[in-house]
Amino acid sequence: MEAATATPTPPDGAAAPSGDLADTAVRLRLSATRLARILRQQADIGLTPTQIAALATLHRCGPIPVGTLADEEQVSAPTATKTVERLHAAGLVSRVGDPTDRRVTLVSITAEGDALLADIRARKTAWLSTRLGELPAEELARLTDALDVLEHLTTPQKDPS
Amino acid sequence: MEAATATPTPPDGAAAPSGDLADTAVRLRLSATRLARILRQQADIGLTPTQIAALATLHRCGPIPVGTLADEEQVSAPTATKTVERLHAAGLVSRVGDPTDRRVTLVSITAEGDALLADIRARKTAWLSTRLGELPAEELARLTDALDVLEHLTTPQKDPS
DNA sequence: TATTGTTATACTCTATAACTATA
DNA sequence: TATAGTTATAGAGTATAACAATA
Repeated sequence: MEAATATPTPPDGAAAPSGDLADTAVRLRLSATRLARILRQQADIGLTPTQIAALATLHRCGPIPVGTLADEEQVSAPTATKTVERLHAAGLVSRVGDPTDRRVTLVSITAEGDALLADIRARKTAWLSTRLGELPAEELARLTDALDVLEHLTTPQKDPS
Repeated sequence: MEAATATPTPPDGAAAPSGDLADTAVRLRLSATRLARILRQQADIGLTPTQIAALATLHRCGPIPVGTLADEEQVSAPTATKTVERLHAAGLVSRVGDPTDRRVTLVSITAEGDALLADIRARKTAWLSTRLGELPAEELARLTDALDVLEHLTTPQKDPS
């Protein structure tokens, strides 16, 4: 049902009327920022956003060195060290030395960490699911249709490092 | 109910079961959080996100008491006081006593604050506009089609005040 | 007495610089 | 010498509790 009725902008050379793009950008920026803020407020379980994010990365990436965690989270090494300390004190992660390189400390999520993370995610998702369920079916369909674009937008196509 | 993950998504957009809702919620949550984080990193002008947010509220709401700013930003009164102090030290806001109630300090944005805020917004929008311009026209159209739904989602339908 | 704002105190988040241990 | 991680130091963000001034 979706149609390419909007401005047929060739992605290569021809410039689109930047007014449209800018307008879309403003609206999307506002919505995304607002939604993220609302979602953030939805998850007060005693963990800070920093700790939740680190936990999620450890869940996703398995046992990784502290430095890799820092890279993933885009924070400094000392910040990663401190975050790991706190998560460790809470029993949510464990730290094991790497046998092949004894400078490295491998960090991994514990069963407790996994459980807590699942709980946090469930709360956030539950709230959002409720909101989505309140939408008219037609609006929900349009939102679903655009999800892959949003994901495309937030996935690093090329990492300039 | 652990293993309800691999949901075969129905091809048409008709009457989605709640498993789909949860799936949509997860994807939307991730995208929104990521996009907000990227956008946040895009605006390093020496001001912190807290300060930018306060500045934006002062721009929007005009001269308001410190307590009102705290309410708007959903922070404590001492936090609002400190933020105003820093913005004031930077020349971005001004503080004037309310003649009708001398307990009240009215805070307002200065011309410098307005200019800086506009600059910050322009940068964020510019970055996102570029990204949007890189999208295939068809994807951009679908995203545009879903914008009003996103806005609908992040606008308080019923304000419990 | 109730309200507005500030100060006092304490903790987390964050970065840079300096240091230790290992490679 | 280079790298992984930690410790040292410093400043912002945050909250609760205690206080001052005003209503």
